Amino acid sequence: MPKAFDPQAIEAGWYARWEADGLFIADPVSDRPKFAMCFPPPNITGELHMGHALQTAVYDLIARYKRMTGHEVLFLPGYDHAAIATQNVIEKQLAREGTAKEELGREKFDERVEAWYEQVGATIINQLRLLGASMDWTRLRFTMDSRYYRSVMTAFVAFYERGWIYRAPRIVNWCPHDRSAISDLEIEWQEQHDTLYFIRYPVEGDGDVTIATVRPETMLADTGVAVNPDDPRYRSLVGKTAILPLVGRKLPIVADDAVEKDFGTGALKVTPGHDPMDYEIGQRHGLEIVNGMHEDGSMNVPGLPYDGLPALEARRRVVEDLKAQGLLVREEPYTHEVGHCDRCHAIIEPLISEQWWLRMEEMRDNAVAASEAGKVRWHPERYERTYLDWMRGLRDWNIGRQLWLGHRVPVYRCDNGHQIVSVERPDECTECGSSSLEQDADVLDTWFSSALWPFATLGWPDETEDLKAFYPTDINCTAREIINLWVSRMIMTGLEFMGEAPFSDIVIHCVVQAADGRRMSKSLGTGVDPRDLMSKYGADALRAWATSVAMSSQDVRFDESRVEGYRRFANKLWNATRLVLSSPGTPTTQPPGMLEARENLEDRWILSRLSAAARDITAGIEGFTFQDSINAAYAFAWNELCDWYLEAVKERLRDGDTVAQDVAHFCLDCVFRLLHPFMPFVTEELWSRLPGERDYLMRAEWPDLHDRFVDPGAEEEFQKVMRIVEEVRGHRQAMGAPPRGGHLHLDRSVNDTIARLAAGLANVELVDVLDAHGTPLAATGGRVSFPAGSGDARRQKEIRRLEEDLAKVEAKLANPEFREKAPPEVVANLEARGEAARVALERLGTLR
RNA sequence: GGGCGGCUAGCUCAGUGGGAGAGCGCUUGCCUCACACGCAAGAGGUCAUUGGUUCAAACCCAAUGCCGCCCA
Repeated sequence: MPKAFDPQAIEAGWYARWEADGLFIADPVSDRPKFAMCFPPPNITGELHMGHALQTAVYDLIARYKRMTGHEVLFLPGYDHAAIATQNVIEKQLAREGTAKEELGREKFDERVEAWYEQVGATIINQLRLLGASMDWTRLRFTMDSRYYRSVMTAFVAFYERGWIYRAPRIVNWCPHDRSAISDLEIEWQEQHDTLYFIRYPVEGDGDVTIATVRPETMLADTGVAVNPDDPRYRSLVGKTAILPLVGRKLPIVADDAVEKDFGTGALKVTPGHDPMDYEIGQRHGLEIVNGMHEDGSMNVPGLPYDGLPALEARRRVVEDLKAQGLLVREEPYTHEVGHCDRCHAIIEPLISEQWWLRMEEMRDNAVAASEAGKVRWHPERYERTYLDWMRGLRDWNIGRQLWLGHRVPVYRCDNGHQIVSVERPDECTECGSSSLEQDADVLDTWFSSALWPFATLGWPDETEDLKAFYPTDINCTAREIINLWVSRMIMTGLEFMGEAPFSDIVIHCVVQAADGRRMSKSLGTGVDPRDLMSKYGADALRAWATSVAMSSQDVRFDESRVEGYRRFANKLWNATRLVLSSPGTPTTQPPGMLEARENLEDRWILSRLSAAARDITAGIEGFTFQDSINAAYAFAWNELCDWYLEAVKERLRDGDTVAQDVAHFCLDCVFRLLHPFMPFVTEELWSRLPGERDYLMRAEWPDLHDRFVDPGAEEEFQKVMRIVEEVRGHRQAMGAPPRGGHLHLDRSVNDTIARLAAGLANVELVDVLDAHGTPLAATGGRVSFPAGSGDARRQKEIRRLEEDLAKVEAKLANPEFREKAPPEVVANLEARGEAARVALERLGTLR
């Protein structure tokens, strides 16, 4: 066995073997309890990032744990076409090549898209394999493959037939670059320094009214002026008509509660075609809607000199002209939040557009009720509120996008104007028989298709074996920003089409930030490639790190040294195994030999600690606090098994003591099982090296020790050993004595077993005779002396510590209220602590 | 504007009412026949601030400050 663990040497091999032997494949007719997870499909936009790696680690640890606890596990992989994002990526490529999708045409563009899917799909799959994800590749799904396409169309038609899908003009968030509507959730708000312009609008009859705006160019589409009904300044103006400068349009002056008295002048220019709030005011007062902008963001004001200008240019010209006419009252610097497209970063323009809408009311109410009734549980719980708050304010969903990439809306129109909605493309019009049919140009919002993921991947609308066996799935794990975009919508469609929520538990993992506490960003170069980390430290180390942080807080700054720490841990496991395997003789079969093992204190102690570790690791997984699991495993394996137990039994192992071998093998065997979900590669490798006939660790049983080895007596005694050893070592170091040698005398309160173990671990010789010049020990009666060592720095420090502690304890005990009101066990505990300190001080020769 | 989270050792983070912890870094001593990716011993903290509740507060409550996120 090589001296150091090399992850690269074993990872690919084990993955290939697991896969070749079908260990990832789920059997829908198995009689084991079913457990299913549909992995959130990564966007097919490029490479996986740290967030994906973390998410994959969490999913995979659950999948592996569930297999080991006897479940038939389906862990279904896939990826998402991410319409707007992918289109943007490809458009950027085209731009670099000096062309554009309009030049290529739709057909050639589609070919580019197909080639991209192939290339990036392979990259994503490869990355997931490197991470060790135990996904069922025979069930790989892509939101654009033909079966999935059919599911999406079926859902659309079903909604349509229910009367929930309709087409209507409304104000939407328009991205002038993508020339598509986008959702509220796809907008990034950025603070921007702008100017607030105060503009005077003349009022018919006499006088004028001054309004304030940051977007003077939109005034060209104004159709009214609004004031707050409670604003005495403007009461007399309500009902009159203002004249729109530069245009001459007559603007009714209306009173509306939505107007903020304190903003600007308290008078609002109303542009129903370009502002959501203005739109509502316009609806309430019957104001005209003027569409003042083209799809590309340029001005649409025929007959005016600004027609066709980009918005910012139009703004400059409008302000100039107002100034010339003396209508610009003043300008103020103004800072506000401006919405940008989160894919292409263009400024979002609210504008009126004819769109496909999906009615939310019924689905929303059902989805809210399901969560309130506990049909879906949130981890951590607080995220339920995020979900409910958003759901309760949910309005109809704009499911249409004006993109080239995505699922085309299955609506067809014939040349006689009939409309047909159909899953399959019809050959002729069902009403007039016309064969001249044109499909609607819109595609569906990507989240419309993702919303169907947990059942569309299982074959819906067909009643497949998979769907019967694995729906509803069990767990969905994602980042909190996805709750509204995706989780909520899966719950709605799952309840609607399947009658059951798509999963019972929602696990929200943390977001990985760069070292500076901000989001990792490719453009800033603060992103970290999981593959680089895996090649430096191994997939196991990356996974262990990920599971140690995933649920510990809501954000985590990436810290490479912690990944490195887990690589060292893997190496430690490797070397502990080397030690045990290199000892002579062969162990008996285990665990029957266990009973005998109970004779030795150190054996009883480590088995008791193993039980505790197994309990904590299991509880951490079951309770979605994975950091507790990995911490317990780490602490047990390194600080207890390696640092104390293996050190204590080294000699026994060398002598071929089969009991020590049995215990050591048993501990390693259990540690590998318990760590397998977190660090699958190194544990599989080391487990395979243990003696005996072995299948795959991946399908071994999860250790259930049933508190069989719990032994409080052994724990207490071994604690004593550790205290003595630590004290002796401390004195040795403080005195500058050599690492070995010296005499230890212990009093009769310490039994032979403890004395022998302590002396061995502390590298001192146990003697019967008390050396009067030796240093007294606080842990027990007795003294230790070293060759060529002197001084009592450590003793003085110990005395100081004990005295401080005793003073604190006595102060508390002196308080009568404490004795009266504190629980008796707390008082007793404190009294015992004080007594222990007093005894220790006495042993150290300090009488108070 | 509404909401959520964070502020604990130099760094990254655990710790939900009764003795301040880990990893990394740092100091010191060790190539001890598993491991220098190691062993051992140490140094290092008014637990953001201010008030409150309590016999007792890093932990509960309130306010403040700073950082981050979600939503409008």
